[in-house]
Amino acid sequence: MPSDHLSQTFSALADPTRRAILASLTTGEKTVSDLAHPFDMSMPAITKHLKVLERARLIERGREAQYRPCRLHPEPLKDIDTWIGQYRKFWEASFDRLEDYLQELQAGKKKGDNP
Amino acid sequence: MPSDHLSQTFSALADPTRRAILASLTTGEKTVSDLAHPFDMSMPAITKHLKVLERARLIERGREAQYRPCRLHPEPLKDIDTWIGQYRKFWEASFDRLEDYLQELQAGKKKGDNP
DNA sequence: CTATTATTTTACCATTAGGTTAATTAACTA
DNA sequence: TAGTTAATTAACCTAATGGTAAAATAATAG
Repeated sequence: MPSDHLSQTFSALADPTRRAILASLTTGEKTVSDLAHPFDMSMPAITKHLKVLERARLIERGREAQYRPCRLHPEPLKDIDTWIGQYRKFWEASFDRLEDYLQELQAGKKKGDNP
Repeated sequence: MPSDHLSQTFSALADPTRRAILASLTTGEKTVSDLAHPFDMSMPAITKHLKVLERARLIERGREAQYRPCRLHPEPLKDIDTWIGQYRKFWEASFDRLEDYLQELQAGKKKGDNP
């Protein structure tokens, strides 16, 4: 639970229940009970998961009558996407011989890259 | 520490030391001492971080004399990239009015009960 | 006001995570 | 052979996580 933004996001995503909640929110706003329904888990457990998601800013919450509707807030996912960008070259097409590539990098003789 | 693949990867990435280790490995293979050097942390702590990264298959390890060199294994990052793909539409250009979009989704076919 | 529904808060518990120091194993070197 | 360097294991500590059940809040309905 380091307080930096990226750690908080990754750690929020490291739980399957929370990822399922996010997935469920891709079809629109949901109440806590709605979100809880698919899970064999107490309400307080769901409340806690929602708190984690909210602190990570992956969801936002409103108030409508006695409901506290949740909706997706995708920005932190965008940050993760950006972070992961620095590694994308390591799995993309031309680098299927990663070991050789890394060895080259290490040797410091990295010049002609593959197409 | 749920055992599903994605949770393991996210949880491995949720620590800044481990992300720094991965970043350090983008320039090639490193020994444990090499990796430990930038951190104000004991060797056993680094060993533990490496174990987490290895279990998540984010690194691979070899043996060379008394060294156990580490190298990047990017596949799990690719999986995360794929997972995040389902959310990409929520932050891309045309969806800068996300709230409206989600509200639409929720209403299904605009059965207006909105204020 | 009372009752009901939705959600959160308050303890509480077991397990895991991230760190430490001290001891151990593995391989090289003089 | 003994000594040094590289890394791991063992034992331990503290704090955080993910769950529970029971009580407390909040808003609506009768």
